[in-house]
Amino acid sequence: AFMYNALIRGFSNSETPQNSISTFSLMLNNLGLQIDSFTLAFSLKSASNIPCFRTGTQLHCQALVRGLDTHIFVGTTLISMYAECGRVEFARNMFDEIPNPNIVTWNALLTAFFRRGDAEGAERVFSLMPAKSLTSYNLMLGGYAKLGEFDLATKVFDEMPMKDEISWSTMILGLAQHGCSDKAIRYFRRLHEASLRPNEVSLTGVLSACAQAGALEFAKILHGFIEKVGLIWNTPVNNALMDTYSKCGSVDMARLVFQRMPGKKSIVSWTTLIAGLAMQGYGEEGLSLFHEMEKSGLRPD
RNA sequence: GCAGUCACUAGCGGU
Repeated sequence: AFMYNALIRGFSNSETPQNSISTFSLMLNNLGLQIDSFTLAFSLKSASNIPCFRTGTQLHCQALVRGLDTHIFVGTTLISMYAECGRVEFARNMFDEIPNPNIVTWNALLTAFFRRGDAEGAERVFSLMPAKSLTSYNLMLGGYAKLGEFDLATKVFDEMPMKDEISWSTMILGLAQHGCSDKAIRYFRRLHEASLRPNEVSLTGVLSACAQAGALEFAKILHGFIEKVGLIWNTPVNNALMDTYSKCGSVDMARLVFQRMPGKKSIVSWTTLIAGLAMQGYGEEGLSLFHEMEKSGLRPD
């Protein structure tokens, strides 16, 4: 069972979480292996990642008959699963079933309220929490930022007892996604001045801000930084860099980044460059790149 | 008998 649990867990974070569910039913129906709390937690995570409410409910039943539904890990994953499947009421009822919720369980409930954009519900949960972790603050920050409530987000950011790289990248990304590119760049500078190392997510955020603002010079500085710290191996960062160069009108640099990408090119890498070429009037080159992509074995989405 | 799986938060492309 240990081995199968590892398999299910591996699939749950893959592109094809359905494989976890197949493995689960293989274990249960064909091999007659014992299902434990790990099996259920990992399988439920797959149900969230698909997401599939039906599968999630069936797994809930399997947990129920074994008395594992209120197991702290399984119960917490059930809350997340219902939230991901858009059933916040189910998530909430599940929370009430768990006898000794811990911080992670409370955080899962917070996430559930923000999933449907219910900031007031989340605030109630936050105020009821017997203890809060950094993740709890990051959740409030991210929830407000996603809703564009930057006064509230800034208040959380300024008042939280500590900050980690997630706090910073959440803020930068939230600002960038709401078109506040100047502020996003300002937070990125603050992060850098605080001698904290910007991570890959802050970089995609600030790059997207540069793309909006047409800040080509700053993008070049960021490019240098990315090479220096070795983030050139990170595909999403490279993709964001290409997109920024394209949108700033420097499709030559975008092409160069693409050609020199050391890491694996994803479907997004190709699409970003093709769109950039098309946008700048290099339609033919874009088309031939499209055919090259098909030859390389990737299928367009 | 013991140990081993560890649940909640942020990211890129017509979006």
